[in-house]
Amino acid sequence: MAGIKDVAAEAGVSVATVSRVLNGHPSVSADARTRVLAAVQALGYRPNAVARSLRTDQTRTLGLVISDVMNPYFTELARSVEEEARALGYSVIIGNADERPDLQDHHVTTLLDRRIDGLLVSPTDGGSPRMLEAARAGTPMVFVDRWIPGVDVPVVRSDGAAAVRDLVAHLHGLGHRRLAIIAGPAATTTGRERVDAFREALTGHGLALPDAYIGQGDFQAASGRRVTEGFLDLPEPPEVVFAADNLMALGALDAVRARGLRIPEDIALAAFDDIPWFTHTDPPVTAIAQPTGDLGRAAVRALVDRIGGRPGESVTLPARLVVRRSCGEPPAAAAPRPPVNQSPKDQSPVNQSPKDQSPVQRSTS
Amino acid sequence: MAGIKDVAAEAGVSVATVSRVLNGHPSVSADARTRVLAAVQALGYRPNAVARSLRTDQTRTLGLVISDVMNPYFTELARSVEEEARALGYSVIIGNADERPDLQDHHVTTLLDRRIDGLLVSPTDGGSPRMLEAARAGTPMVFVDRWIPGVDVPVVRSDGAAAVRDLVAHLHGLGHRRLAIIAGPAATTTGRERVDAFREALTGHGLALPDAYIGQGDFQAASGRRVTEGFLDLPEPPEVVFAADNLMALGALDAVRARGLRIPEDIALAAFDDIPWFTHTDPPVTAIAQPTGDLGRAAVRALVDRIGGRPGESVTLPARLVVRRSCGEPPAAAAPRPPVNQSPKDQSPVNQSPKDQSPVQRSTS
DNA sequence: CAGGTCGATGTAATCGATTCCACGAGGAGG
DNA sequence: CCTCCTCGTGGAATCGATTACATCGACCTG
Repeated sequence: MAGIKDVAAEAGVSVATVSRVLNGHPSVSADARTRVLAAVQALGYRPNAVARSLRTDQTRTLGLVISDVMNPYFTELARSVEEEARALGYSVIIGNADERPDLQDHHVTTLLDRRIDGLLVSPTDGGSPRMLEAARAGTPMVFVDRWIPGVDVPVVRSDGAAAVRDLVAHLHGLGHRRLAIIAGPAATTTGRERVDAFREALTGHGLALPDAYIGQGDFQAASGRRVTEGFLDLPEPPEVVFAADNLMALGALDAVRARGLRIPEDIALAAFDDIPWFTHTDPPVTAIAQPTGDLGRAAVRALVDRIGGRPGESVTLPARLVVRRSCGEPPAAAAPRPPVNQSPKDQSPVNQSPKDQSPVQRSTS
Repeated sequence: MAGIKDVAAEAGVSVATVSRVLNGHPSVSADARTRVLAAVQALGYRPNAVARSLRTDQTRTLGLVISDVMNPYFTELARSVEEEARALGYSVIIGNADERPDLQDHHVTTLLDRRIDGLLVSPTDGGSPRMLEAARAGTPMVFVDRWIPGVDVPVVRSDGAAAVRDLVAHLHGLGHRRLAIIAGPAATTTGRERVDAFREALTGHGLALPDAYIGQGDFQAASGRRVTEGFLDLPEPPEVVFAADNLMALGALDAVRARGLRIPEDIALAAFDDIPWFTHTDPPVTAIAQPTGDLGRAAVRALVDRIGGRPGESVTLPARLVVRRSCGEPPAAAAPRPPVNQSPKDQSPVNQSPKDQSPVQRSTS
């Protein structure tokens, strides 16, 4: 493969001049510039990014460590991160931690070894030692979605508390009183926050959240299934199951189906994280939607700010409730409707028709 | 950050010795080894992968350019590729082409600039010039899923022809005669092959595939919707719509729903590429499943073989039909059943219960 | 006991770029 | 006409590792 020396020889100049042309340095004669450019063309020369990185000490690469690629929420996040990064001239290396702390640590380590310019993390647990060390050492870093308390790193996330309140109001309005939750791992902020928000919202309606109605999941489908089975085995099963992420909701759907029960007649279901597929399940699932694309973009901008020596601000965006059919129909006209935004503009690639909500008619206004 | 020189100083040896210890070179005294290791520990030294790559001319990194990350099929492929690569000591950089040739070219270019050791591609179109050039120049490369005819590169893919024949037999057995297909882009091999396989299977049953029943899609949901609407507007609409990928099937689902029609009573639906969500749609969708994980692993092994100078063999794995409810129920007992394997072992993370096929009973045996 | 071999180690070249510094030519100003 | 900038350019140092080659004892063998 042709190197800068070959180009220099071909153009009849020194390597320094070639480098200057390629980097837009002002002090090069027009003549030299054209000769160099011609040589570059002729040889099909492309600068070696590895060598350049070694010298300049920057890779123009961002690392992104997410908890689970197979989760559509994270896939979309990864996609928006890559888009924004590309727009800013960065590449992204994605590490999939699969909710496993050891894998998370592995990826953080290799990314750091590769001298990425900055790290975007959605921590699986309390944080790998390597990561905390890097944060302390000043590696530009930003937490997305989840974060670790007590670590001085900007956090870009979405606040689901208000949406959870809307959801509980919606459920309460439908007459549901026994509400259960499939929680995420207590080691994650999102795992804890969603339970807390849920409990507080219930309290606001004079309802309690008994321990039996808090199932411990791990953000994976299988756990959603297991926990839901536990709920159904209870002497007094809940009327509603709220899954703290979309995968566990899927598991819950399975469990309910396996018992031959119907949703929402026999038991209602709601989920945190909205994904396109929830429109097509049987029945469509009521969910809390995060502004995923915005989160990804904001996170990249914050990180690039940090890389550039600027502060890098934390951002908290609101989530919103999207009502579908899985919790039951509003009792005719009345009932104080919560502020429901039905899928506003959202560049999700799949569907988005006005008829998304499908067959059912909703008394609008 | 500490460098190899710091370690050498701390251990009281030369950088050469440090390097030898770190690379497992035999000729180092036990004494020197322990001192170096201690120094590495003390300083928290990690070798700079950039510098190492420059010197050794290998990055231990694989590039993977896929057509669409938001497509669960490719997400799963990416996941299995990363797993196998990690097991073999490689990292993976994923480039999402989003079915856009310009993006594909962008990713191939940056990946090559970064001097990845090998490239895994699922080409979006006829192939970017940069890619073909790299292939000719001898960059280790392997095509996954899709490929480009006439380019001398191993291909790891799955052959759907047999499964498509099974599907058509299944549909024919259910009494369907007017079958339509939503095709993928003609620029992709998978786009063409699936139509061809479908046409041939129909011919085998004495059926024709009129042009009006071939809709041109682009592997994205919106196109599936558009094409399906076209089918429904036909004076004589098809009885079955077969989507050449899962996203277009989703679009088709939308279109059918939007008209207030029912599946499978009013129109049947089948898809290429099985994804966990198809179990939970209304109704569950009959699909052709590729052995995605095996494809990813085989592709990585073939690529690593090429990197190691070995030949790197092409692999073609069979796909299989998974019958669900979206095409209708078999007419009671009779009917020559095609060889249907209902989701055999498959390490898909989501569900996989024996009751997957849900409420409906299928006369087994 | 001389010569050869082998093991452990250090010195320095090298990978392919960027960039500091020195140098010469040409133009402006006194 | 001389001095002093400025501009364009090339030589060489540099980034942090790996590794070929040289060196130096110690040990083995005839």
